[in-house]
Amino acid sequence: MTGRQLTPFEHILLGLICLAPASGYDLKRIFAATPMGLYQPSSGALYPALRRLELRGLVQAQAPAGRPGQSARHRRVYEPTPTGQAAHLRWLRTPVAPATAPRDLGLHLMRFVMMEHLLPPEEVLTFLQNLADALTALIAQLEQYAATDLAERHPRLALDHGLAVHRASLQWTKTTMATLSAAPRP
Amino acid sequence: MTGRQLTPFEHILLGLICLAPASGYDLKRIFAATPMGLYQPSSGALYPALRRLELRGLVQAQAPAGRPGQSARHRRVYEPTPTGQAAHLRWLRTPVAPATAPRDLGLHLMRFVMMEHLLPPEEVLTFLQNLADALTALIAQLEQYAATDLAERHPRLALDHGLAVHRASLQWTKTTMATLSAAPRP
DNA sequence: AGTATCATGTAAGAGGTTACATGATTTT
DNA sequence: AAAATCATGTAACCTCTTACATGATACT
Repeated sequence: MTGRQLTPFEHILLGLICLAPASGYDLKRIFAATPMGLYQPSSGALYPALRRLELRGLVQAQAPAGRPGQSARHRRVYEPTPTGQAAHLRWLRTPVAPATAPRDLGLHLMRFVMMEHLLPPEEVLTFLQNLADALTALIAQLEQYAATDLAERHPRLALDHGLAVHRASLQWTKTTMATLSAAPRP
Repeated sequence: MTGRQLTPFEHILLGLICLAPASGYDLKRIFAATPMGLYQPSSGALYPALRRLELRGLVQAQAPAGRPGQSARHRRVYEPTPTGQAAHLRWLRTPVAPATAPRDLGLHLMRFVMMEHLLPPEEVLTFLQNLADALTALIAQLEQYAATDLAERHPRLALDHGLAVHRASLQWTKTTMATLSAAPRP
């Protein structure tokens, strides 16, 4: 009844707004400044996406503080609604789909970052374990593929690249689980 | 005069057709069967893309072999035109853009695979060296970022993931350069 | 006063996904 | 004869990119 589900981009915007109220321009600067800024959303993607979130009642523009009519200076600062916060939490808790884990790895990392103050440590560890399982399955599948087809040289080498990268990811999940288990919360 | 440049998807289709003539359905099976099949193009993306390549004169449908009117069985098998082969070679030779290298890593790997029988070994090595340089620069940039911002825990851990993965990629380029240098061509 | 930055938005055009349509060929 | 697979395509819908438009505010 709330329409189709949100796009990854919309989920990320919602998540950033849940982290701290922000205007479109603020969000632009965030994308530009952080290392996730490999993707630089255009105005034509950003502002309509924010309006869609607003239409769904997930975020709302803050009422201008101070005396009304003062000077909102054309800024629309969005904050999450209760519905929006609930939707964000649901997104954070979405299980890792093993089939699409490699494609969505970047997205899962974003979720991991946003979990920090919203999910209890044990849920974060479960998430990491699910991610590790998905990566393990993927690696096994690639190893199996490597055993069969081997006609040409470059495909084999490219496959080695995939294996190396996913093993590094898997190693990271293990190290991170250990780190978080060792020192739960300051 | 030939219009806007091809999309990555179009480049890959053209490359696969240069590897061996294929129909749309063949290409679908290729995507489904190989580990690059994380992306499964839909009919609505595939067939129009092939028509665009045909309109540009980069590929053409093979004339039905055997006696005409026999039974082409509704299959359109595409083969590259000379123009198409030239365009494919130009794509393979496109330099690695350091700024977008991480985002385009998968694409560069596809290019690497397709270079095998079309570019001389020294050009392949140059390509790998450029890729290594881009990754080195990216890693340095991430390390620098890691040195400054460190307020929260999860962002730092996510940054570690990026570093680990890109270091694995870099390591692969080096190993691969060594492998290809050691045994140039059977 | 003039320039740079802040800040939001729209219009045109392209491409992708989902879902459906259609028919030929092969298998059961 | 029916069902599965081969094989290509179209229509509706959505989102993105590029490029442009517009104005307010801050700096020099």
